[in-house]
Amino acid sequence: MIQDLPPNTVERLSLYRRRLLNFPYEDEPYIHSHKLAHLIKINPAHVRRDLMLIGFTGDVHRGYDIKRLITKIGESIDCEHVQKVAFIGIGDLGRTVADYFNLKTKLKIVAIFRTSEPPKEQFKDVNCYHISEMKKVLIEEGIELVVLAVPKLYAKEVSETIMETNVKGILNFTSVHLDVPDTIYVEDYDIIAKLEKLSFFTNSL
Amino acid sequence: MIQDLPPNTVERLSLYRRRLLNFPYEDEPYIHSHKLAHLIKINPAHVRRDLMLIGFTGDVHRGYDIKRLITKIGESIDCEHVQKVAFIGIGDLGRTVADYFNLKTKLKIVAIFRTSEPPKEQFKDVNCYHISEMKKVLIEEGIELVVLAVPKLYAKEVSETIMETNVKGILNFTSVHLDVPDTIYVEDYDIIAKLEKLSFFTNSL
DNA sequence: TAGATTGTTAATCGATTAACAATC
DNA sequence: TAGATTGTTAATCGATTAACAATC
Repeated sequence: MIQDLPPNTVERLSLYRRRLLNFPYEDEPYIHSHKLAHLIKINPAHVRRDLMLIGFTGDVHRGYDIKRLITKIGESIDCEHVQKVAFIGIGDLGRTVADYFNLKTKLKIVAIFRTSEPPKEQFKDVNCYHISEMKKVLIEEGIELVVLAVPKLYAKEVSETIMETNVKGILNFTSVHLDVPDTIYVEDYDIIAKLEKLSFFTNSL
Repeated sequence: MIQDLPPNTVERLSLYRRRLLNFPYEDEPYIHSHKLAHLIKINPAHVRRDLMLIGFTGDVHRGYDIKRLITKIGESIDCEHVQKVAFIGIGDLGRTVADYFNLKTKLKIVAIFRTSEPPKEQFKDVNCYHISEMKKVLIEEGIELVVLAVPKLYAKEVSETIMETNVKGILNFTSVHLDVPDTIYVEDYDIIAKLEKLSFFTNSL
């Protein structure tokens, strides 16, 4: 991993890699900055600058070697060991991303927790538990990252339980402010704020 | 609505309002910039600047009148009519935000679509449909905003169907790039990119 | 009054884009 | 070669934070 990458660059590197993994690079092994830029709708200069930051160089004529770039991005942003991930009460959203996980990434979904209904298998290799088993499973599996999207009512209690485990990062979809120590990295996503923003901009065109 | 508000300011205004609606303003009708800033973890100067942009003034001694501020934020970022919202295949995440909707906002959840399982009632006043009925319902209900979180497999087809309706804004949780015309406002959220970012920063502390 | 807060401008910070010499 | 692309610096743009006069 490279220290001191700007947060947005890390996000984009993740995007570059996912796009490239879906790219027919067996047939077309090189890609130019403007084409890669187009795939994620940014400026070509941006691509070149990001790749410069991870010290990846291309060929003036052919562009960037896709296979090598995929590897390089891995070396730049993946951590050394496999990190386990749990989805907590996120339902369909889990299924949305499941096809990518457990395949080409250092992240691995190992558990899904539900607040309602008797748990049932959703995808192969991923166990589904009732939320009451969360603490035990988080600890036993050594889960480090969680996606948290439980109803507001549960948020505080669940986040306090999370603090008693080895979880180091929370992607927080609840609109509740999580009062966790500095050692846990929280990335908030406020869906309502985004919807109201969406509402604003769809009405000002 | 006010034109030319920076996107981030719009998001923050939405956050201010939600925090204030949960604030005991019957007992404590005024709030200072530093307290409001603390509630959403930003700088007090930021609050004052945002409120300046919507032309809201406070009292040097007492701070900001909460009730008036809630109203003013509504005038600044809400559109004139009620906009309907559908959740498409988002499962629990819908329930997460449902308690706020249909209450204090100009946004109203009116439909939930599922790609799997026979539809069943999830919350009162919100109908749940199978995805095959989506187009019909979107049109009949005049739905303008959707939250899209279907499995990758469905994403292209569903987004093409959406284009045949009156939908003006899409909050896109699929990692698929939606090829929609300029008249539709798309806000992408890439959960995998966020997780990989989370992974990066939890490992570089 | 003294002290604290607002409103607003200026400074800082970070992220994006432009520009262009170097390269093949 | 001529033309196109890379790597990199500088310029621009936007968002955040600092600073402080005005106010009560």
